[in-house]
Amino acid sequence: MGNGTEPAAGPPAPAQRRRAPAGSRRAARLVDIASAAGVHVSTVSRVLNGDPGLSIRPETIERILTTARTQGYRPNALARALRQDRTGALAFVIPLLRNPIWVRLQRGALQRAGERGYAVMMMEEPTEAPRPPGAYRYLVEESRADGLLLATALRLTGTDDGVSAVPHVYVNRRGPDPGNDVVMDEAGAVRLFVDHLASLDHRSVLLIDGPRDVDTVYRRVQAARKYAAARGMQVTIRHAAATEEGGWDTTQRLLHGGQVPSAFGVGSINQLFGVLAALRAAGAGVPGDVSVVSFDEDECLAFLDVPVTSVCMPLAELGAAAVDALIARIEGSPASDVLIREPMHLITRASAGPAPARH
Amino acid sequence: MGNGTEPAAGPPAPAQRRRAPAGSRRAARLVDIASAAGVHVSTVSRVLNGDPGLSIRPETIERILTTARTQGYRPNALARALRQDRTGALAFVIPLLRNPIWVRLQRGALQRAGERGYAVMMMEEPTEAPRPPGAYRYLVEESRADGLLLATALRLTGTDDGVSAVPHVYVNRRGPDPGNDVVMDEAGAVRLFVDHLASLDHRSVLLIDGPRDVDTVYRRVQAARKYAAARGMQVTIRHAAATEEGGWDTTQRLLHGGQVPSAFGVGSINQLFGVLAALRAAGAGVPGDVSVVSFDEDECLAFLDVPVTSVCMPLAELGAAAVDALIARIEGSPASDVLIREPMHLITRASAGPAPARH
DNA sequence: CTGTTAGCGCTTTCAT
DNA sequence: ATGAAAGCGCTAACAG
Repeated sequence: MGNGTEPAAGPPAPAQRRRAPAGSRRAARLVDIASAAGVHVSTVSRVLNGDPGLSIRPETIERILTTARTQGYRPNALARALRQDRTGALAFVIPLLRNPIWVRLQRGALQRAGERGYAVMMMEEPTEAPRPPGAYRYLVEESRADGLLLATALRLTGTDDGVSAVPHVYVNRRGPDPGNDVVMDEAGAVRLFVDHLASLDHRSVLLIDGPRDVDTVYRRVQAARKYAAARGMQVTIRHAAATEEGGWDTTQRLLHGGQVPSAFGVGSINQLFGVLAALRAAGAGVPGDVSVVSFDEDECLAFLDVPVTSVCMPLAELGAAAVDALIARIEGSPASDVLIREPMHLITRASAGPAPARH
Repeated sequence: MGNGTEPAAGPPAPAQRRRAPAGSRRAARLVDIASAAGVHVSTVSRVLNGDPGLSIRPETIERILTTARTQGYRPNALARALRQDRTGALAFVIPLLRNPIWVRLQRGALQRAGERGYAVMMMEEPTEAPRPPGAYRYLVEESRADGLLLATALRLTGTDDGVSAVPHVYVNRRGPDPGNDVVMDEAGAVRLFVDHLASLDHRSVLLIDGPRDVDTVYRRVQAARKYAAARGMQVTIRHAAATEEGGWDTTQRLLHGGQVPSAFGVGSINQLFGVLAALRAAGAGVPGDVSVVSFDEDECLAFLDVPVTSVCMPLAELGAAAVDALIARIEGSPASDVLIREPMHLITRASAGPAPARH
C-alpha cells in the first residue's frame, strides 16, 4: 500500500544482510522514498532537510513529505554522520556518586543537549583509579562523539595528555589547558557561608571538605581562607573522604582535640551525615553548640532532626552551560572559560544559629 | 615522519572537508596504514580485526601492526557501524531522580556495557509527563543505538506502541510484551521485611510507597498483602508521591487518624525522610512506638539520628543483567524475562524493634 | 530547478 | 596469501 514502485515487493529479499528482528521490514531509505515519490534521492534529501536555496514545485514537496511520513522514514544517523563528519553525540565522563550534585548536573546537561539536537553518551569515571582525561579522547577519534564533557573529580596534573587535540570542556573543575573550564562560583558559595556565620557572630569556622586534590574543594578552601581572614575569623580546614565515614571520623577526631570552632561548613552531603552523627554522638547541640552549613543542597535536608542550612548551587545551569560551551568548541569558537554565578543562594534552615556566648 | 608515502605531505590539503581543530592532522585511516605498510587496505582490515581464517606472513602482520600503532590508528566507528549495521551503542532511558537506586543501577549498566564493548547513551525520562517507550524507538530506527534499556517508572498501558519492533528490555519494571523484563525480586524484599517484623511480634504493618502505577510499587503492594495475610498480620497500604513531602503528608494524615500500625515499610528513601520527620514531630518514638524499614538502602541511613534498617536490593546486578539481556536480544536470542534474586539482604540497624506491648 | 555523481571509511565477498 | 571492488545510506558539488 502506498508504495507502488520497485523495491517493495519483487523477489524475496535480495540478500538482506543482517538482523531482521522477526517481522520488522527493512527500514525505509532515502532511495525508497525517492522511487515511491518518483523523484531523485537528492531531491528528497534536500526537501527533507529544508535546503534553503531550493524551489521545487509545492506539489512535489508535498508528495515527498507525504511519502516519507507514510513510510515512516528515519534518516540514518550513521550515514549522515559519516558523510558530514559529525556524529551529533557528546560523551560525558562523570563519577557516578550517590552525591545528588551529579544527578542535577547530569540532568541539566542531558536536557540542554537534547534541545540542541545532541545525544549524550555517558562514561563512568571510576572513583577509585580515576583516569586522565586523555583516556577518553578515543571516543572522538573513533567518531563516536564530537566532543568530551569531562567531569572527573580530580584536579589535573598539568600535563597535556593529548585531550587538547579533541573538543572538550571540563565541567565543575579546571583543566590544565586554559579556556575550557566551566565551573561554578565556589568562592561565592563560601562567601555566602562566611557572611552568614559572621552575621551570627561566629568568630571561628571550620571547613570539612573532600580531598584537597579535588578542584572544587581546592577552590572552596582558598576562598574560606580569604573571606575568613577578611572578617578576622579564625579558619580551620579538614580534608576527609567524601563519604559519611569521612565526615564522621574527622569530626570525632576534632571533638577529641579540644578547641572546636563554633561553625562547620561541610563540603558534601555524604560527609554531612557523618558530621551530624558525630556531633550528636558527642552530645554537641546543633545549632546550640555548633552551627552547621552544607555546601550540597538536597530536599532531604529540610527533614532531618535538625533541618540543615545549605548553600544551593546552580548545578543544572552548570550542566547546560557546559553543553553549550562544548558545542561552541565543536563549532570552532575560540576557547573561553565559563563561570556560572546564578542562581546561587543560602537556604536558611535550623542548623546555623547564633554563636554560643563566649566562655 | 614514519609515513613516507603519498597522502602525507604534497599539496596543501586537497580540499579537506571540515573541521581541523587547530593543529590536529587528519585522523589516520585504514588506507593510510595500508599505503604506509605497502599492502592493501583489506589486508590491514583483516589483520587488525584478527580475521580467524587468515595466514599472512608474520613479518607483514608485524609491519601492519607497527604502522597502525605508530600512526595512532583508530577505526572509524561510524564507517564500521554503517557497514555492519550495528552501532555498538545502547540507549538507556532513565528517570533522573535523586533516589540513589538509579545511580547504582546506572553504574551497574555502564560497567557491564563497557565490558561488553558497548557505549551507552542516556536519555532522561521526564518524571512529570513520562513518554511511552515507543517514543524512544527512533534511536534504533535512526541507527543511533542497537537497542533500548527502558527504565521509565510507569507501568505500561498494555498497548504496543511500536517499541516491540526494536530490541529492547524493561529495567526494573515489566512491559506489556512478555519476555523483555529484567526485574528484581520485590516480593522477596517484602518478604524479608514482613518476616523480620513478624519475628519482632508485630501484628500490623503499613507500607508507604509510591504511586500505584509504578510497577515496583505494584509488586511490593501485592507481596505485602500476600505475606502479611499468610502471617495473619494486618496490612495497610498508603500511596504517596515518592518525595519527602509525600512521606511527610501521608504519615501526618495517618497519625491523626487514630489506630497506627506498629511497623512501617517505606518504599523510597526520599519518602523515608518525610516519614521519619513526621514521626518525630508527632513524638512517636522509633522504634519504641513504631518500627521503620526502608526499601532503599543507602549508606547515609546508618548515620541518621535513628539508624534505619533497610532491605538492600541488587541494583548494580540489575543494571548489568539488563545490559546482558538486551545484548542477547540484539544478537537474536529469544525473549526471556530475567529475575534478579541475588544478592539481597536485610541490613539491620536500630529503627526496627520489638512491637510495643499491646494496650 | 532537478538529476548525476562521487565518496565518507570500512568490511567482505569474490577473484587471482 | 593477498588484491580488487562493491556498497552501507547519505550529502553536496557539479551538471544539465
